[in-house]
Amino acid sequence: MDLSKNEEDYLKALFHLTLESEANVAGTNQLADELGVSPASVNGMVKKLKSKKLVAAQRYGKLSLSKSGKAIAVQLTRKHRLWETFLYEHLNFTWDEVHEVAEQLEHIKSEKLIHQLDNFLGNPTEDPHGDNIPNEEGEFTRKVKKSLAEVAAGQKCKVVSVKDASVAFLQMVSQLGIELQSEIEVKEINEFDASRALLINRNEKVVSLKFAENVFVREVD
Amino acid sequence: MDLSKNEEDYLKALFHLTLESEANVAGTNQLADELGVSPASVNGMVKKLKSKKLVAAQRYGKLSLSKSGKAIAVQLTRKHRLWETFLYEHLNFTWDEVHEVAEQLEHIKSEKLIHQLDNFLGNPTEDPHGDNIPNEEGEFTRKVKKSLAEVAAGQKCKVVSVKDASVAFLQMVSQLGIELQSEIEVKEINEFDASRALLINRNEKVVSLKFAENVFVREVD
DNA sequence: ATAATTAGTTAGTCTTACCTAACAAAATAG
DNA sequence: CTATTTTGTTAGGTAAGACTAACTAATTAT
Repeated sequence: MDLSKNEEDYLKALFHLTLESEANVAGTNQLADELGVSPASVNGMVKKLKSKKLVAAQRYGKLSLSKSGKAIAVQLTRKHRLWETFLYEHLNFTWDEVHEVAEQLEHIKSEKLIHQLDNFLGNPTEDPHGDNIPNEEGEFTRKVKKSLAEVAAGQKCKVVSVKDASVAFLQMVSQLGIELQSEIEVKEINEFDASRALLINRNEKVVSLKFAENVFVREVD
Repeated sequence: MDLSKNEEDYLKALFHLTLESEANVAGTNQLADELGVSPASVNGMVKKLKSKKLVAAQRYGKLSLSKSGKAIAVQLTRKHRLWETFLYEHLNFTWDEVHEVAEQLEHIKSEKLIHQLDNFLGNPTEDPHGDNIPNEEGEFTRKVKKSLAEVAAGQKCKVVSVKDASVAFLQMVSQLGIELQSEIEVKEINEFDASRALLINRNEKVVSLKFAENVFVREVD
């Protein structure tokens, strides 16, 4: 019943790809690309996963996850995000450092471990990148997140999370002095280019619309 | 440079066996037994580890760890025991449950992870079974670590670790130019307020008693 | 509608780490 | 000091998961 690290990685990659498609399917080459592996290798592994009823596909047909395959992928995502949260909140890791290590930690096999870790962290619903953490039953309980771009001028808000766009973005975030729970006031929204003048820790900073869309907040009065 | 999980397991098993022998050696069959593997398999792996200069042995001779092989085994032991401590103290594992999971966690590759975990746990010197946890330098020091506050005037020492108290403390540490292995000389201890004049990288700095208590060191002559 | 391109598959190898069976060297017992 | 038993080694094989090269099916462009 227990899958190898490699099998798990295939399921997770396929899960990510299928989420981005209308019909929840993905191609062999696409998956090969995602995993940094040759299409031939994907073919071999997909055969195995098909025999385990985790992946469904006809010959020359697109790949998709079976119900049980998807459940496994969701649990892996849950583990990954819980570990990221742990590293970020308790071990002084930065946003951009957590992923690589969580990639290893997510493969640790122990029901109890992940259950207790969840409790230890206070059953968080979001990881450091602002992504939703599915619960033990695999449900994504998404509460609607408001982006900084949706906050009206004159309104104050607190930073809840950021979208993990790129290293460049994350660097920008820290250069602006933005951290989790930072209070930000939107002073003005520029009509011309929709850039925002913000008040962060008593400093006035100007950011682009694109930047504002990548910062998630909770409004405060 | 990075070893596989299997290579690491061989080094750890050999380490345990050699500790129990007078001459710090162990036989092929013995190791096979310890790992639950055939003697032939041990032979193959030992050849590889010999070529990596981690294990020393003549043909038909007993096996022993090289200096670097031993260093790796000690670090694995350190990781194992730190994880056990974490599971026991923070995730409600019982003493008999920790081993199996720590067996997996010890193979996670991240310098930062284990360093921060150590700090998070308060630099413990014993795991839940009462076994000694080697420090970052691989030394089994059952002694409580000496703090900078205990170092006499005129004495030199090297920084072994710091107590991860607060962000403010860590910032202070880095502002003073203190890093792991930094050499510090205690120039003078002020009678009035017990503050210390230190020589760090040829710079003289003064720190409070409270600060000195949070920096752990090893004395050097 | 056919040619060109892209996507998927098969076949045959490689590496790692395991196995069993057979054999050689060392150690021990009579 | 030879015979037996134990220990270590070699040879040959298997399974997982990767590769390349060569192939076929499907898609897209002319």
